[in-house]
Amino acid sequence: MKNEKINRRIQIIEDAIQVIVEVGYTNASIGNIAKRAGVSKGVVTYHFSNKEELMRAVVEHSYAMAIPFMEKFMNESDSAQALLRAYIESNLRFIFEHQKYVRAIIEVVSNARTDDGELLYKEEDESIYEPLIEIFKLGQEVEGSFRDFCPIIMAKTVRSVIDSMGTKVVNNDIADMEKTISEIVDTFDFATRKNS
Amino acid sequence: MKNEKINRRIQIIEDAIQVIVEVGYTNASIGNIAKRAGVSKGVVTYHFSNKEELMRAVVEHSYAMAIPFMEKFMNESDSAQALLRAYIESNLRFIFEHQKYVRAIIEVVSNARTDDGELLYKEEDESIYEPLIEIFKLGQEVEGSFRDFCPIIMAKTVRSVIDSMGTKVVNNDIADMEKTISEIVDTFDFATRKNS
Amino acid sequence: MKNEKINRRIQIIEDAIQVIVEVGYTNASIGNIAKRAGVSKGVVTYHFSNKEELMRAVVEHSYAMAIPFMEKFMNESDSAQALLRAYIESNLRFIFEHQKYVRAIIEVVSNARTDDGELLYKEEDESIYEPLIEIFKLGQEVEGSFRDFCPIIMAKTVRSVIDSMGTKVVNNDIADMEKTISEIVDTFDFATRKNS
Amino acid sequence: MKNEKINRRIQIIEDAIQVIVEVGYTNASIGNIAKRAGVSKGVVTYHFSNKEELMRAVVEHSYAMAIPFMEKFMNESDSAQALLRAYIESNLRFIFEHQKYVRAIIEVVSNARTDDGELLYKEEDESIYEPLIEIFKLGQEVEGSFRDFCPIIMAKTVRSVIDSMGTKVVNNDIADMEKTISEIVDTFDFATRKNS
DNA sequence: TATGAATGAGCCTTCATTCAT
DNA sequence: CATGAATGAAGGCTCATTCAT
Repeated sequence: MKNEKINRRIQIIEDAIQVIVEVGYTNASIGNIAKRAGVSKGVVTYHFSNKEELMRAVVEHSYAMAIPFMEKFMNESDSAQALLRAYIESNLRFIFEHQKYVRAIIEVVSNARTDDGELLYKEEDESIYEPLIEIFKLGQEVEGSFRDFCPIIMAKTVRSVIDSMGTKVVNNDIADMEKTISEIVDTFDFATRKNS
Repeated sequence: MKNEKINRRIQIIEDAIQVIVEVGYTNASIGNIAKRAGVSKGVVTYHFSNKEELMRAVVEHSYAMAIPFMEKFMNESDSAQALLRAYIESNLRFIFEHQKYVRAIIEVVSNARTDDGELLYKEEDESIYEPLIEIFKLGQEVEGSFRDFCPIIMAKTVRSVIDSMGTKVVNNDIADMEKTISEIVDTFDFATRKNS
Repeated sequence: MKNEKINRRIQIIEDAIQVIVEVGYTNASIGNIAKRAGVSKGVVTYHFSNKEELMRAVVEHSYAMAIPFMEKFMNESDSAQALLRAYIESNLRFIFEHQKYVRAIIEVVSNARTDDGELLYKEEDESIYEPLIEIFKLGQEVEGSFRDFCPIIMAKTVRSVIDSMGTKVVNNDIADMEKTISEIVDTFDFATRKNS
Repeated sequence: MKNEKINRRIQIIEDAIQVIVEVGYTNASIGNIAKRAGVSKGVVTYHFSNKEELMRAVVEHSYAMAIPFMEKFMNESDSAQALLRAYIESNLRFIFEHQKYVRAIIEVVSNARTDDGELLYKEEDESIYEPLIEIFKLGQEVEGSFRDFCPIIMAKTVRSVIDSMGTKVVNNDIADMEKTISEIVDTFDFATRKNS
């Protein structure tokens, strides 16, 4: 019983994500989402008192899917260089394999606004840069294997590339994906390491 | 008379851009734009028979502002390395100083859709990668100063970083801007050049 | 058990009255009332099969509280003049001390409608004028202490003043209340008695 | 042209009043009002940006009709006693002959609320008591023809009776109306004058 | 007896578009 | 050229009611 309830919530969230990806945040009306879920409009507003609440749930749900995926790769590594390569690879891999969630997050975060027009997710969550910054400091200060660059700006640069891939790659050619991953990993390897 | 008409058109486009940036594409209704322009709603639909047409004009106008700005820097340079540095710097500088246009383009391109939900600007214009690709080929094939990487993927990587800066930087601290430009320029310098 | 059921009913009615007074009849939804009562919406519809039924219960409950209060004062008096003064005073005192119930009645009676828009309590209950009319007839026909006026119109006049006080007086200043009571009592004393 | 625009506004207001009187404030939806006016729903929201704005217009319009009517009677009189009689008679006559407007005002004023449940017209406009208070002071302090009573409370008492007549009298029997007017006028004549 | 789930209608509002002037 | 008027669709939301458990 309780299980069913939870599933219904999640079912709606998943349907919402699907609709958002297909027709965009703006056209992802509660009516459209309900139709996709095969339920009446009231069901959606019953489980989520607001459209805002539903969209927050969409973002949370999508984020929650990424975290374990990313950690898996990071625990197996050692050096700063290896950590950075693993971070980029695991993130890109997640994005390529879960484009749906990534796009949904982007759609919601960049479009959801309050009544007076302010972006709902205006304050960028700086904490997402923390893991990268730690890796950079490890390479610069502890190992001395990284050249001297600003960790914050480099973190933003890396994330820019990762995040943009969610919308850039459309064809799911597996070869393309592996090639792209290895190229980007190499790119930031060269970009960060200290030349002997 | 004709001059007035053109000015009126451009005025509306500029006001539209302002509104789009402030409240987002979705809330940038014709009514809002007309109010901002200080004219009646009819004037807008008179100059632009469609909302779609107005939005296309917004994108064209914004793009048109970028092109001369970019070329100015590129003509003064020589080597592939210098060209790349100039390309990145001029693009970033334009973006930082014309965030309004960049954001407007992003808003419109990523949100404008047809009635059945398809993105209006779905087909990514691959031609924007051409200048970068040419620079990369010059460095790899002619000069031999660049290492061996995929020019297309590298071009997408570079543009990802440039484009994302339009939304990432909020404070207009001039020092921050210069720092960011030099860091990113250096990053891709190291990322592309062949180590001796 | 039965006791509990009754208490639960009355608890809901009291909460409904509170909600009605605070946000008005229209906004006194079953959901709001249930929330105030700290129970699920289903409990309300379980005890009252209808919103209409609940509202009727509200009116009955509120009326029921007034009757004993009014009689207490009336039994101790004698002459028509004294009866009228006691009637007005006791009614005003009840209203001032139980504004909640009075306002709830007014809200429901003046707003509850059938599906086709007809007032539910359309037919004014003429019986509420009876006690006053009897007092007037006593003063006019038996005692000869009252001047010649239409008992029905005077009864409506008196009740108008009494009923309106439920919404007019907002500050609960005790001095104000006593002053108001004595002034109104005097007013109708002068208005009804035969001048020598 | 301008004339037509004004008429359309007033036409909607009048239709709104009619609908409010017939089905009550709550059921007087913009849709219902538009249907009654024989126009599309959008026309109403075009002329009145809000339901609140429309309702304010209803109240203003209704009030505006009362003022000239009341003044006509008051200018012809002299003594405090005559002024009071004229005030009550003219007000009652207006109410009986324009019940529609009076009821509309009552419906709106006692039901229109803000989003958080507060009455829109919460602050009672004390200025409506001013004319009566002036009459009373004239009779008490200047002429000495009125007995000693609280002018404010008496003013509220008189207005209670007048206002309540808007909802109390349903049959338009002309004889009833005249009888009621004369009885109420007499009542407050006796209630205020000083007995010799 | 009690509850959460679901429904469908209705409301206010926003909006792109059309049209007569 | 420009405008105000009007339309109709769609959106988010509230709500009384029904129903299975």
